[in-house]
Amino acid sequence: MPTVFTQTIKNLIRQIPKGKVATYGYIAAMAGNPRGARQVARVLHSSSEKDGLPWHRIVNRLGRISLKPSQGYEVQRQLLEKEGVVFDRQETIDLDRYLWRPEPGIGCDESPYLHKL
DNA sequence: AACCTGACTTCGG
DNA sequence: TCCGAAGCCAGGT
Repeated sequence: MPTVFTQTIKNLIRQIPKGKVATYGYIAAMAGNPRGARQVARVLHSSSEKDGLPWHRIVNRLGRISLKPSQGYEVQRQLLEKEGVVFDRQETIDLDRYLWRPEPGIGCDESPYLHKL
């Protein structure tokens, strides 16, 4: 049976609204483990299709797609653009603008990592 | 069953 | 500020 951490990751990803994105570390931190970014990636790779997760809304901390061209990069980019997410000429997404924030303003965060963003 | 690997990030020197 | 090393953990070999 998967760990709670893994399940929480799935739940969080499912909550990302259309037109917004989240980073691996951000999801990991909210799931309770700031250094569990890799597990987020693993979850997506293994059960994104199975559980119908919006895998394309996850990018790395720089706001760039981690997939390599011809490895899914194009697909992810197109899915995001279709939702209104804009890439600049460096193939980067402006996180200040598109990063998903569960509770903008109030309550704030549970980890220093989230505070930084 | 042990070992390797990875859609990543953070930490310490 | 820059770079190597560690952390995390499930799935594949």
